[in-house]
Amino acid sequence: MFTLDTRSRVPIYEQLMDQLKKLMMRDVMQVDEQLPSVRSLAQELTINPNTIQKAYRELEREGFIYSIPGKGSFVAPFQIDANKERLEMLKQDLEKIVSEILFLGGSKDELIQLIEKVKVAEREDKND
Amino acid sequence: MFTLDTRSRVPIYEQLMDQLKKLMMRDVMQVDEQLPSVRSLAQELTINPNTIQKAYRELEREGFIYSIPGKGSFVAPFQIDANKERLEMLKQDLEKIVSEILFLGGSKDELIQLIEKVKVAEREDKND
Amino acid sequence: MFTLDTRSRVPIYEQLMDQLKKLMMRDVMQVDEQLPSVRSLAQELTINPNTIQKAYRELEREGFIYSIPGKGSFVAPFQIDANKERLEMLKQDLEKIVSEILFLGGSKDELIQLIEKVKVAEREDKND
Amino acid sequence: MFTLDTRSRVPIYEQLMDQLKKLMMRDVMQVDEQLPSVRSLAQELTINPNTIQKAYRELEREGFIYSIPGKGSFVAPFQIDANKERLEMLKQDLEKIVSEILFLGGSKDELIQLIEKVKVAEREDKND
DNA sequence: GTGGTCTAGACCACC
DNA sequence: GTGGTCTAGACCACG
Repeated sequence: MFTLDTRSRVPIYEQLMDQLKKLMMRDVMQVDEQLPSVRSLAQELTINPNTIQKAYRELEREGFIYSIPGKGSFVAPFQIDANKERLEMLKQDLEKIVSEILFLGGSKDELIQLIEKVKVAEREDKND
Repeated sequence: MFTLDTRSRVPIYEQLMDQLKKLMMRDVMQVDEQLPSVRSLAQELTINPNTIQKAYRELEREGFIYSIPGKGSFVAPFQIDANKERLEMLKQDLEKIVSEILFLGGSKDELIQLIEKVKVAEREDKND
Repeated sequence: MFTLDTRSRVPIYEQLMDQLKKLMMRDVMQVDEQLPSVRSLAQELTINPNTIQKAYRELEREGFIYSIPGKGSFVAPFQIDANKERLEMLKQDLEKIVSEILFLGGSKDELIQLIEKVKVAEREDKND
Repeated sequence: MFTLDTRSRVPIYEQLMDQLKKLMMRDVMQVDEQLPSVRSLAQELTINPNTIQKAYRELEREGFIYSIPGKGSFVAPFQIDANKERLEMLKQDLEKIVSEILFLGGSKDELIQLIEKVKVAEREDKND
């Protein structure tokens, strides 16, 4: 279900975050759906529960999931307010990467096609 | 000449790399032009020479510069082969970021405009 | 009658305590009035009876209600002695929060207005 | 230097956060001053380095300090924007506590005096 | 020497 | 059963 490379310099918890984000972005996991428990996922992936917990904690900080002690972790509804700051950061990263791609021989058309191709789930805007 | 923020979480060697890349991408530094020596730059920026050396080493690994032992480091000519691998990596990063931006409420039009806006120096393929 | 958010990080028993306190503080529930039974409230709110019981137990410990085995739980009369300890604790919490608000840019006037605005039921000291 | 009660139900990392906040709020520790290193503080207090790290991580999340890998942790300059959300939360907490204090026999005058008494360091507003 | 990541365990509060 | 806290270690990247 998840592909982790323990030899990569990308921290395991980040790899896990990326893959969980993908599941949510592609609507494989939907709002309020429960994520695997910290312990069960740790056992399944044979990594330490603390590492899972770190991934979940960070996903919660970024507004992707919410955790309730004693109940579990769940996909969070869309909260546009919480995302503004992060959106700005991501756009800056994007610009840096685009610059480098163009410099290394990539074309703008190619990048625009890449963007058009991307599909993500659409979420209702719930502000509570 | 360079602006380094020692309070940033971004490693100093990475900040230096980014700024050197910018100079090359905007044609402020041109092919075969010599970069400042490790020692002089270290003194000017009052940072550890090892940090400069790490930045240069990484830039060389990414194909941006080449070093001649005993002579110095120089801006590398465009080498399409050396860039293929890195280009692929960058495109993957791009896709990840684009997905997240769209998921967090950004629009494709917005991103395409951002791409259109980016300007980089154009380089001939080994012909100058 | 009660609004419980099972998605909140605040434990359910604590949410229940807060709302019962409010009812007592606003005189909606008056001294010696009987609270709903553990079982009926659990059924009405579709939550675990143990959770209700924990809320009642804590309210009793804090001096807000008293329980008579076999008869039920009731709003406690004002007992200045039982409250001294808790009052001190609350004042300490208050000071901590006020300090942080001021440090983060809040003004004293703003806080004083907030205090003036608060309304609670007034209780005689054991005289009704 | 720090007083920790390992038997308290308040987590150690929170006790530590509170005391560090106090030092910063009373200007005992000033902007950009370095905090004790994770390891040294862990040794001094004979608690686990991870617990210190958790306290520092949370203080960073709340905007009180910033940490630079390889260099240390430092008192953060004032950033009014990052605090708005937290300020609202704190005011809600304040209102709840004030209500309870008044209900338990405290007077508004008493609380206003308590507020007037509080002293915190004033910080310049630096938005970068 | 610094903070950050990770493991292999333990105990607690909540439901 | 769940997530959260905490300990006692190890290893890595940075400067």
